[in-house]
Amino acid sequence: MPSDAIRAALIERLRVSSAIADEDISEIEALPISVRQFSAETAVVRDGERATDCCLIVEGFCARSKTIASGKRQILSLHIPGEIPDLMSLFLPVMDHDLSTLTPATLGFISHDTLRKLHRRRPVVAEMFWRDTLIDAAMFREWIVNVGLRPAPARLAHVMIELRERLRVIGRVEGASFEMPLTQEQIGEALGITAVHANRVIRQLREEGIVELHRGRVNVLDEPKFLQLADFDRRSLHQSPTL
Amino acid sequence: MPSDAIRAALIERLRVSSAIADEDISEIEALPISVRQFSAETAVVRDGERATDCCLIVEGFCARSKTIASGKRQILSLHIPGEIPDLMSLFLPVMDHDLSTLTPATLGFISHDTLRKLHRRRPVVAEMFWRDTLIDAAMFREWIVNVGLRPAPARLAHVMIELRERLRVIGRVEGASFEMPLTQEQIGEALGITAVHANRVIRQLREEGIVELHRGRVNVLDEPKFLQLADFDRRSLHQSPTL
DNA sequence: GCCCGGTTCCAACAAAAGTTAAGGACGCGG
DNA sequence: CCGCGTCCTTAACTTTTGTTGGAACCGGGC
Repeated sequence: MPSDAIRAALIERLRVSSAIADEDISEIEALPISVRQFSAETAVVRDGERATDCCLIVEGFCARSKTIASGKRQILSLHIPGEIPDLMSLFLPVMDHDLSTLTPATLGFISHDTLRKLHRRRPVVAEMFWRDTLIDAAMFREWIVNVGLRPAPARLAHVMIELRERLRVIGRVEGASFEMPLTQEQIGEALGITAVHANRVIRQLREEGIVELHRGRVNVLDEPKFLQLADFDRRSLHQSPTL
Repeated sequence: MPSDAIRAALIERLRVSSAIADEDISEIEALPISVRQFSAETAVVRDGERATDCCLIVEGFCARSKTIASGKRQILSLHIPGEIPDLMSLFLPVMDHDLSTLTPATLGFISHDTLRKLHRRRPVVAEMFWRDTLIDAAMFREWIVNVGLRPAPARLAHVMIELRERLRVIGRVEGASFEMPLTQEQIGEALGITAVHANRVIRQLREEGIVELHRGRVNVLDEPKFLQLADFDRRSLHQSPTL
């Protein structure tokens, strides 16, 4: 894979959320990145570990999660190519959650040292990455609301639309359909419900002709109903530098 | 109120979570802060507004929350003296949630401009504040887990202990008792349950002799049971510079 | 082609949480 | 000291979600 293809999605995404100068782009293009392949369902960094690198998703899907004493797992966020899901480890190096792949994935690792040096050289880039971690936090706020006060069908629709709108930025939505490679077990973990209930909810949305989910792919049947059910606020994605 | 008293809690808290040099402390002590009084239950910044200052809590309790279309409200976090709950507005100036007081409060406002200039002058301070916003995000992750997969009694115990351990740092825990000035309605909004159910849960914990809650004050009756129920992991508070 | 493991799907029952409604305690202002 | 409003409290009932257990499906490896 050519070097710029590795960085393409990242830069595309940063452009969408921050105003960014050409010189800063060249700095990012010059960043040394070491690329590794991961298979599906593999831990990248674990809760409690001390991270020394940040991880750029080049290809594939990842998720962050926490496991509590009872053994139950909560998925905190889903991640797609161009994102750096553990940027927070730069200044909070001991992980308080797991980062793992959902699908086979290509990941690029950038060392904390490199990033810190870049920040000292270019404060504007630091602010851009800072902003990126703040958007990450904003999505957690949204996730709290989703899990805390929406009924299960709305939760599912909301996570689907959030994912879709992020996939759209990197050109991965095909008409009414897009990828969401989670098992029903994992969907339950994301929504704070059991896998059985996740199955009920998926069936219900299918029977109501709103959306169907088959083999890790979402197919929207009735967009207006879908949007209304999800109660989605586009602002929460912070996909605009002016906000 | 003398100027250093305003900054005391902030510096105390920063010391706990980051290693911090004396020169940087003097910079923070020199920060121009304009102080204002707020009564209880008042909005400080609203969802959708553009912030131009960050807000330091000098005295009193605050909460951040989001309200969805159906009118239901989710509390995202509780805040105590020494914290800057809207630090995120520095690089995400359009608020995506509300910040409001729970009790009468004294708040100090620091302009974004001032903070940005300080950051350019002292990158280490910038990194310290960045770290602060990352800890904020870490607490959101913990909140997701709480709301997503713990049963209601454990949720309540968990929020209580999280609050207590933060109050402890600023010397506000008296033996087995500490302040938690929320109505049962607000407790419900924090836990993602109804006020009626919040009442049921509070009663249950009282009847089991674990903890009682009366007029905004928590009184722990059985500490071991309380800790076990809450399933609390001290690491999530990030109260150590080495982590 | 066929077995095997993981998913998906489903039904019956149990538990947790939401809803509605109403009385009681308490603090504040007249 | 009384009246009013807010919060707390409780009960009865409904709905949502969890639990258990099992059958059908599907893809990959032998």
